[in-house]
Amino acid sequence: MSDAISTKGFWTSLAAKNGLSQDDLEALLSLPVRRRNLGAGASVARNNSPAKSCSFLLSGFAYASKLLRDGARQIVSVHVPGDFVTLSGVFEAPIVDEIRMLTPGTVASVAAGALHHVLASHPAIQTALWRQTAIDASIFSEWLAAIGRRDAQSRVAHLLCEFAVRLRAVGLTNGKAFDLPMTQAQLADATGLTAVHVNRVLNALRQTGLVATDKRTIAINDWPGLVALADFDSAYLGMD
Amino acid sequence: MSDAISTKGFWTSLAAKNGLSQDDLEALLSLPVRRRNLGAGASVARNNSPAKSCSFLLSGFAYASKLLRDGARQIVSVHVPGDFVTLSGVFEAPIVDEIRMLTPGTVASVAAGALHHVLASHPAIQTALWRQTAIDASIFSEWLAAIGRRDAQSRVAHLLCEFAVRLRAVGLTNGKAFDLPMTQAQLADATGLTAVHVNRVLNALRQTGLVATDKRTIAINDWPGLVALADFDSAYLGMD
DNA sequence: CGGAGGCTTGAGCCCTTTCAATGTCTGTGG
DNA sequence: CCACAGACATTGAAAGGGCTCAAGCCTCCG
Repeated sequence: MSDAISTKGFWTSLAAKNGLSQDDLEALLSLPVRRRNLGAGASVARNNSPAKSCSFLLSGFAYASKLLRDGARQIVSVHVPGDFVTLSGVFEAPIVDEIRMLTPGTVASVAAGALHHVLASHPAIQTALWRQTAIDASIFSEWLAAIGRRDAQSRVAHLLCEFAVRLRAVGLTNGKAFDLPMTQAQLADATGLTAVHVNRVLNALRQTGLVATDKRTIAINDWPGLVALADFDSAYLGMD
Repeated sequence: MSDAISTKGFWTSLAAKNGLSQDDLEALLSLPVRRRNLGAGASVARNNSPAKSCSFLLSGFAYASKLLRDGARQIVSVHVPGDFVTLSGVFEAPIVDEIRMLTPGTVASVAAGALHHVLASHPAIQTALWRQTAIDASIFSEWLAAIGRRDAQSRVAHLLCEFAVRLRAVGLTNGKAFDLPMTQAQLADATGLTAVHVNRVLNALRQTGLVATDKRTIAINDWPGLVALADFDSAYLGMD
């Protein structure tokens, strides 16, 4: 797990991104954290145990999805190392049906009780978490526009653009290529398409010279072209 | 505007729903609020003026939408009286392209600065707002599943179910029927369909005896049937 | 009374799905 | 070292749900 970060690194980064004080940071660092190493496909949230907590990814990728009565699945978010996974889990039962690891990885969790205790005396920390939830909502609404109003090529291209930016932000790209550990069926569940059609779309993107793929590694050969096709503007990711 | 609520009523309701203390409530009531009466179609957010604020609907309906390069529109949320409209507007520039009134109504806003001042000393208030943002995110993700994985009838039925529940919660329904002041074109923009197809879907819902419509008034004649068609479960709305 | 926005309906097309089969890769066990 | 299984990727053919285009109608309002 060469790309793993530490709990301390996670909190430090959060503090830096939100301009938290040294006192705030120390409060975060003092929180009791439980680490778990999970395998690919493992469930991150324990549905039956109603213990509320807030968890984040130290390494590995995860996704959250909703299941429909007819068995269809919609992946509503994908989480990369350094992301919160269940942030609003502090409040109530998870709004999604399942949260699973895409790859092996490490999840850290803080019990809601301990967190609330810290938040009560550190408003700036709560603002930081609130802001993160707002960014999550922003990403949801961007996906909504993508799935509701873009065609298949545009949707897939948009997803690739988003991950290119997010992975670059956490240093998980060596210049041109990055790892997107999702099967085509999972990409389909994230874009509201079928696996067969995702395959054809990726084929088209390859033949147009926009991207190249090798296993689960994506190389973007024509960034401006992909951005244009996706109508992509990274503002909704709430970075810098 | 017989169904208008007051700013005081709004804060009191927020306090009640989140178990805020009397002290918290008084802090909310002391916030300087600007009220604006807007006509149908009026823009709620002033895109050019970067003044950050938090606003909510005292009366009337509004929607937030994203615009795509090709002119397509995706409505990502619809707001009913008593709802926050720009809650995450406290943080940065709005993530949506436009927020407009569906009907004439009154919008109240609190400047971000004044709000932050109160939040710094009232953690429970901030928690309440954060929780509301989490609910907004929950609704986004439910819409994501609807648009990504449900067929047209199911999507429209889902939207109708959601509004039936939300409007009942704020007392904007006289038993069986409620007002949904959206044109079919707007319903289409909210469900990721075309206006023509929404028309046909509504026709089908009428002919199946699930709903009856009169102008913009919707009467649900077969609630269990509509819920079944929509695969609807109101848990994601974060009520009770 | 005229115009504009919204609703309705029909016909044909097309993007995406469905169904089905084949190919590829990887790990496993004989 | 090969046979085998399972998961994933790929491809073709055909069907279909929703879209596009287009016309007609209704209703409200100035």
